[in-house]
Amino acid sequence: MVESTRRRRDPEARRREIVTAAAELIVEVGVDGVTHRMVAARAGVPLGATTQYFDTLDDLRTAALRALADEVDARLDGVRIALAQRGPTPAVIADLIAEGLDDARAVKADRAVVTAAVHDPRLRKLAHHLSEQLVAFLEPTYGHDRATAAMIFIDGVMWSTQIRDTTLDRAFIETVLTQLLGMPETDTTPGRTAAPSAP
Amino acid sequence: MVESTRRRRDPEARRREIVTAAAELIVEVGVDGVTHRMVAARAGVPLGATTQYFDTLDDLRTAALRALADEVDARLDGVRIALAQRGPTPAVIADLIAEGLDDARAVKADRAVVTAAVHDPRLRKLAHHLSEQLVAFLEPTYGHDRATAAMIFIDGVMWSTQIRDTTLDRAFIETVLTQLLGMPETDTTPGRTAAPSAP
Amino acid sequence: MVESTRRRRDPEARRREIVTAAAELIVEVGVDGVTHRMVAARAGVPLGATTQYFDTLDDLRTAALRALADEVDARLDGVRIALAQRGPTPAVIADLIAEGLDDARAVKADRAVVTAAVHDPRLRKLAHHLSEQLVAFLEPTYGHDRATAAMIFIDGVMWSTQIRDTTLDRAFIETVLTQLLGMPETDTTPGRTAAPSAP
Amino acid sequence: MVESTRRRRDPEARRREIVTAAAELIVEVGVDGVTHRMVAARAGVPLGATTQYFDTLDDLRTAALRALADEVDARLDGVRIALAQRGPTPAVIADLIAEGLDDARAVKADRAVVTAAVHDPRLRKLAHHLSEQLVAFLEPTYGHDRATAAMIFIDGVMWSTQIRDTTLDRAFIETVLTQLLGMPETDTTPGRTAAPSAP
DNA sequence: TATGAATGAGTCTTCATTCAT
DNA sequence: GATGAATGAAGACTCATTCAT
Repeated sequence: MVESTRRRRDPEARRREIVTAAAELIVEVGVDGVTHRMVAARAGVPLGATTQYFDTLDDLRTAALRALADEVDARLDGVRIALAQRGPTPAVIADLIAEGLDDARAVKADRAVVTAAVHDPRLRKLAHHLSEQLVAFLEPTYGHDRATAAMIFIDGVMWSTQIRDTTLDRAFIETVLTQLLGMPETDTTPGRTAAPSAP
Repeated sequence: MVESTRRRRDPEARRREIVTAAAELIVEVGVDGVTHRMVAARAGVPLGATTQYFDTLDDLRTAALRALADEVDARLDGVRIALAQRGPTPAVIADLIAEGLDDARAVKADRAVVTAAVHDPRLRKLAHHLSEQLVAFLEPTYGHDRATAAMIFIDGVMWSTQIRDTTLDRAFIETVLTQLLGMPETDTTPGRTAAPSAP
Repeated sequence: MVESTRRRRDPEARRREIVTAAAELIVEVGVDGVTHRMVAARAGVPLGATTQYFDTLDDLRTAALRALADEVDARLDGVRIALAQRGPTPAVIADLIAEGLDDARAVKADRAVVTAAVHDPRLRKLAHHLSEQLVAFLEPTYGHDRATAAMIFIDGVMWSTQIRDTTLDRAFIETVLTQLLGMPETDTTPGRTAAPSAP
Repeated sequence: MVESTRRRRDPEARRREIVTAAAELIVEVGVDGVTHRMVAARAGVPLGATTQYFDTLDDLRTAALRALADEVDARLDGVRIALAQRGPTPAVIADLIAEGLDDARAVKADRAVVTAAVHDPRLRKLAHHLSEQLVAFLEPTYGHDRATAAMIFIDGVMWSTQIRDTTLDRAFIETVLTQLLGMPETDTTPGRTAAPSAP
């Protein structure tokens, strides 16, 4: 009867809705732009709900950022699997990246975490984690330095996409990755640097 | 001493002070973090001064961002000159970048402009300009694609520095740049892409 | 007594209090004179309450003006009823007006709406409505033109009262209204103008 | 040589310019809307000039209102002369009023003074004066009461014009004035009331 | 004297947060 | 537990007024 006066009966779900709304908003207007009211409106929950589930706006923001990071994580996991299946060649990586770039939301989510980390040391770890994962995938095959170089370049690609209206060419990305990674080393010596051998 | 209640009488200087304070703050707390009050306090001027010189906080922010961009520009000009004098080799570039990275302030200024551009389309042009300048310096020697690849990598390096506590190794940077740019072509034919031609 | 720090919990009433306070102040200091702070003080509510109930000071002003207009409306309704009961003769009208003039508050409320309408086109309709109502009451008996003339004269009387310290004489008003309206036409032909027909 | 660095050399003229600009603005945006800055801009004088010639914004406003009143006065003087020349018949008065109503500026100036007087007792005298002048012109011919009635009606006409988009019909005005004033008494007995003589 | 920079009081408005219901 | 009213701190911005130059 009075059934729907009080809202749904699933705290977990509600919490999730709120976090999701906050995450969306962070991506759209930036971390500093988010307010309780905006989140409540977006999530379709009463204002009070946003403060009930999170002691502080900052807590909510952090949770949202974490959700964003999880999203990126999930995508990275997809990358990991694809690399395992199709082999970690520059061509495959370029494919995966190009795919990722096509999903504006993915790019924004990723960059949002990094941007937020700039002024909030507590988020650094989160941001690190993401980049390091990519390095971890490539390191066994290409060694630490080449993997790092690739990761940094890919980072740059993400920013470029975020700031510019145009998306970088898949072919271009593959070319560069090939230069950076070289051919997958058959007899990997995951040493510090896989120095370009002398002519 | 002679300092009466009423302050100085040098609009130009005052305006500069305010912009400088705002720029510092943007670097420290982010574009969205700055307030009139903070700027006034930092600049050592009364609150009213910040609104007298800039109709709008947004105007002030823009001016500050522009100042930051100018700073980067100046540094880039230094790079341009150095490249002209010492030659645009990966080693030289790596030197210059490593120098730049040592100046935390420079890195932050640069990144601040880019970050601000994420949510403010009007700043995009500014952010573009900076990256494109680097491309412009390298393009004649290495062709457009390689120059772009280097620029994107360097962008990634800047972010990496900004987010992490450690600075990337100069040697590493040189190595990667060498991979990306190849040897400077002796008889440069500044075509679209300077494919490594056969001897 | 039980009055804790946090105040009452009756939005409807609070809203009404705020509007009432604003209306009072408009009457006292004019539309442009009212501020959130004044309203809050007068209503005995915290500053924030005035902005919680009205998105904008302008909204608040409009609501207050509307309240004032409603007040006038109510009074006019009293006039309508009295005219119906006692007959719309100049003497009765003069009685009613003289009564109204005695209530300084009523005069001020009425004039406030008109004054506000001068610089705010959106309030014109409101101001019109009030005058037209009076015309509507008298028109069936006296025709449009005479009714309009009476209304305009009464408008003038209101202003005169508002500006001067003295109130106009009831007898004077009746005399003038008699001149303007003539005797109530026995065989009313509510045409455009009820010209005094020949005997 | 340095001639025009310092502006004109005619304090009187400048003062007049400022007052005129203020008067215009009062008419446009209301007394409370006027600011030093607006006046300076409108008058084309530096900000400092507005405070140099008038100790206080209120002084400036008062001067402007007085100027507005002088304007009305001048117009009234025209009326006086016309009435003397053409005779103070309802037809002539209606002519003059209709002319006045066509000049929106004149109506607004007149109403501005009255409106300002509502909340500023010091301006009451000014507002009175204007109405009383009209009464003074008509009184010798029609007696005090009829003259007053006409004045009040005309006041109502002014407001009606100010608030509405349409201007009242000249014929209507003449008809009403005829009702109010009756025929000019040949053997004027400027008694309290010029009672309508028997048919 | 004339100008416009300087200052701070005061305005509207937004929100995090608290808490009565 | 859930909701949204309540509050006040803080922010952007406007201006009258003062006063150095």
